[in-house]
Amino acid sequence: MLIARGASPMSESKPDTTYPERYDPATIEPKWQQRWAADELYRTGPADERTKYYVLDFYPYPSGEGLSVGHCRNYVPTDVVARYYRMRGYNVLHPMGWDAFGLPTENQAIKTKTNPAVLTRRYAANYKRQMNLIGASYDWSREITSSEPDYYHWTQWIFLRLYDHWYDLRVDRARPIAELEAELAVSGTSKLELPLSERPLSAAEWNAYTPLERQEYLKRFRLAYRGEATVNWDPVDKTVIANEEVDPEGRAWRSGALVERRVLKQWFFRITAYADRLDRDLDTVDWPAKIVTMQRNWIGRSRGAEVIFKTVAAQPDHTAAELIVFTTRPDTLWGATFMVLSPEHPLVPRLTTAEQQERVATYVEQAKAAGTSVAPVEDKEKTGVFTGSYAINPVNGARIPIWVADYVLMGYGTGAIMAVPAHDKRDFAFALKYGLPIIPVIQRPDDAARSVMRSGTYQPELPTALRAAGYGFSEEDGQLTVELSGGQAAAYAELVRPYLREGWTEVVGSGWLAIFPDAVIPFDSIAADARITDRLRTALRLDAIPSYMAYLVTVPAYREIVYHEEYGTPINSGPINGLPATEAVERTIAYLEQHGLGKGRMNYKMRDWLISRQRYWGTPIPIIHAEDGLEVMVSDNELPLTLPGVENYEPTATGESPLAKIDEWVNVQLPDGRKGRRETDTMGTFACSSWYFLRFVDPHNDRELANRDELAYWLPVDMYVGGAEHAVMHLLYARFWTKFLHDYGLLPFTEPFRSLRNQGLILAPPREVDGQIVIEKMSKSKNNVITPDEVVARHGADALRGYECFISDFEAYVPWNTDGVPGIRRWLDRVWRIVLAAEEEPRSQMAAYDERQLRRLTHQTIIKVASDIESFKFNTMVAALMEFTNGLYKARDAGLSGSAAWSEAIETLILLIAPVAPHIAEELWTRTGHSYSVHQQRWPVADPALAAEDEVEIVLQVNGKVRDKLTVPADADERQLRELALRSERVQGHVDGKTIRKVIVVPGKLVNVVVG
RNA sequence: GCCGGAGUGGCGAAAUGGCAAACGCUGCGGUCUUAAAAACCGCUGGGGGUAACCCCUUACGGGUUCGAGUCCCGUCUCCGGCACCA
Repeated sequence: MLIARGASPMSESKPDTTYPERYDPATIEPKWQQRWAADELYRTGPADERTKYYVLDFYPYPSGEGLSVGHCRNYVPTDVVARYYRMRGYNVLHPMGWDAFGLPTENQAIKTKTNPAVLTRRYAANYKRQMNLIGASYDWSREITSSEPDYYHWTQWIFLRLYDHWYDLRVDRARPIAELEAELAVSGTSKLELPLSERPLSAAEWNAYTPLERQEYLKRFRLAYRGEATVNWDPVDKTVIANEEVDPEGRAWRSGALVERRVLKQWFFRITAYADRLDRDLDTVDWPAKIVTMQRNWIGRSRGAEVIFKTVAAQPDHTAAELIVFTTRPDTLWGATFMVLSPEHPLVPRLTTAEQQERVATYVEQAKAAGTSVAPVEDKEKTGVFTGSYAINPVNGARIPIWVADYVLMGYGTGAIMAVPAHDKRDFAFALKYGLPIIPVIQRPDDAARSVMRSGTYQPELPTALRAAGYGFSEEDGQLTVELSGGQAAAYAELVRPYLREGWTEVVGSGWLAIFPDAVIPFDSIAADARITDRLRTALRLDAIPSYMAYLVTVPAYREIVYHEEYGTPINSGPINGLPATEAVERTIAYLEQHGLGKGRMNYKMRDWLISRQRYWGTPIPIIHAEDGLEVMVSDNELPLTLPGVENYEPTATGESPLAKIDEWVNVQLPDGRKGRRETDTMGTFACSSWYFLRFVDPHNDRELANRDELAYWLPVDMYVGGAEHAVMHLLYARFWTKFLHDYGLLPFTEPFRSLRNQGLILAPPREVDGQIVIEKMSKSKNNVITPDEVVARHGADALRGYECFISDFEAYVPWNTDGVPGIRRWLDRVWRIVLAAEEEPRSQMAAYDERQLRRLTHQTIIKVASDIESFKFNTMVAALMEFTNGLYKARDAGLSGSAAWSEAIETLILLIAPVAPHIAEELWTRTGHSYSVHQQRWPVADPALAAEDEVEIVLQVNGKVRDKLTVPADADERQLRELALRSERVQGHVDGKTIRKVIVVPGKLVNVVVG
């Protein structure tokens, strides 16, 4: 019986000083926390000769609600890691800061009429209190707050560097914009390798430009630029947001409002310039495969070609134009039977003929109107109108119509496509709807083909002839459906043609043929399509057959086989006919480049990063718009450009930030006398979080972003841990800025986060609703949030930490179990008693356990705990510590307490629990006569010889089933094991006179006797 | 639709191709106690057998292997992401 001093009525009635104090976390935890803080135990010094380890949590956005036990799933394991690496002798950086700008706080500020800075400090202080409560070992001397001027000074500084740079694809890095200006003055864009769709600029044109024209032109290159774009406007938060912040249903990520499309002038970062490196370098990081895939999907890199289509003059007074399309399937170019322009495409007016004028104008208007709401597109039926003009397919000279349709997006590729309806679902649907020709140009990879002989169209002898020739077919109501392969098409046509009485048949799928009694017409071109369709119209006495394919899709037997979009051998494609699928694309690109018809190109789905927010609570953008229209960078020595204090934070309804109304802040006079207005948009918070991990290495530097030597020493981050919800946005932006600052010369590395891990979500405890078990996310609105405060008050911080680790695999989503923490608490109680009161405990029985076994367990546990921490298996780390504790009880019962092995085991136990349970470890360390602090001790060194087993249990199997077990020396060899196994009575019983075919011996593991 | 990931006891879960269910929770039985709590001991996937023991079991169906939760093929379910991206 263990009784606390004066804590309960019991202890007063039965004081007993022979028993030690009970484990009381409420006393020891605050005591040690204060001591550690006073001693600055976790303060990290500057770079030194030790190996560094930088372990970082995603810095949180402090909200008024405080932390839940779910958030602690992030902070506890990283703290275990930090403490472990400190004990291993690494120089550990484990900092924390606040992602403090942003809308929720600003909205709260408006509601409560409180300065957002005041709210932010209050919320952050509460987070910090909770983090200290759970024993997190952050170096608080490095705390940063992104909304403080000493921080956003450098956010602005990076903005200006981006503004002042462009990306040179030739050398694959950013360069100063002045170098581009110099080049343009000498050689224009001739050496820049612009895509075909970018209009080239000559040096003469550039030199003739006015300053304003030059500014406009350079916007195409700057890594930070202000451009007009259709953007997502959030009507609730009254600001624009990035594409990444809009969910698939068109709702804003934060506010949940349906976003509207608006055309506004906005600031962007040209992240697309880095698309290729952002994709490529994913190969070099140790990240969850899922995150890597999500980033790759988001970047959406695809190899293809730009192809030039010449148009036929739409009107006698028009000149022919060139339409540039982007395609990932140049191998299907010969099958391009029409073209489609996005309604916003600049050439639409010019390519529209007089008679189509009105219909096109109406359609474009409609499309624009529909575009203001981001309605889910889903399987919306495709619509479009003919412009009246034609283009020439550059490879086969076919004259093909140009349409306008809203299924082509201006934002991807060039805003114009070549339509290959035979091998693209969207084009297929569109062609069928509008009666456009569909010509197959890729062989079906399965080579399948089908032919329907309609009832009454053939002579009765045909089935016999087919059978004789070996064709498989089915017959129903006089209709024969013949299955064949492409290679058989010609022979098949010759066979059946004489039997055709009237009408026709065809080979559909592979080997496409139209078979008439008097002719076999290969279905290989628009001209052939016209000929076949013409004959069908006559035969069917129908005028309404727009194309051969439009007829074929009405035949049920053909439905499956008329369309495919797989890569395959090109057919009907001139010079590339018959090429292997794998070569077709590259050979076509080579062909296009050779003949000046196009050019290979990489294309990306990713768009530039929209950074403008029309709100107050963000980093001011350090640009001044001079009265002559020119943009002027705020000079570095005027940074930080601080937010003005304002009375009213309300956003305006006009799409302008509240800053626009503060005349004394907005209006400035430039040194050269010009007047100007400050940019009033602020930066979204993803700007702040794109570089904060750099600031931690030197957080108080007011001369530069951070000292270069410190950056070179500490970075990249060795272990970065946070939620998977930032998979795309934050992690992509941070990688982009890192690469830019690398190009700029500040960072000697190109990836910021070497290893990344995502903790799984902790859900609310299951509850029963109408007999159904429901598991929900923790949320204030559902009133099911469990806070670390309440858990620590009941069971202590160490028990909370232990359960956070033990609850499940680190990455798994799992409901909180309120019975889990007491389980850990019981274990800590057992640790407490075995360390302090081994002798006083009642012995249940005499167990068989010797010193050798105890030492083995001790050293095995050292190895197991270390490797589990390093591989993020915190649950099995705790399990190993529990088993170690259980082993100690067994050793105690065997009378080992007091032995040398015992002392070693107890000391090791305290050291091994120090990362997960730092408070009890410190208390026990002190109480067992060691000197403060346990957290400055070296991690115990395991002796592999001591950890090795000298006896192992061998499993004896007969035909793979366990029949007996044997304990043998660990080094027993194959021959010995084989003999022992065959001598086993139980094995012999199961062999039972059958022939032994084989004996598999795995030393140290098993023997399997195969009989039969 | 496309791309990922995951399905193991009542629950959270373990398991380099080699004893499935370690560790813990819950539940049941017991010791101690006037009693309870705490602590300690035992049992706790399913079925059969008096018992020794036997059979079945890692979502489902196949396969590879002496041996599969683990590898391969197919199916189902759940979760996450993307989605008119040419």
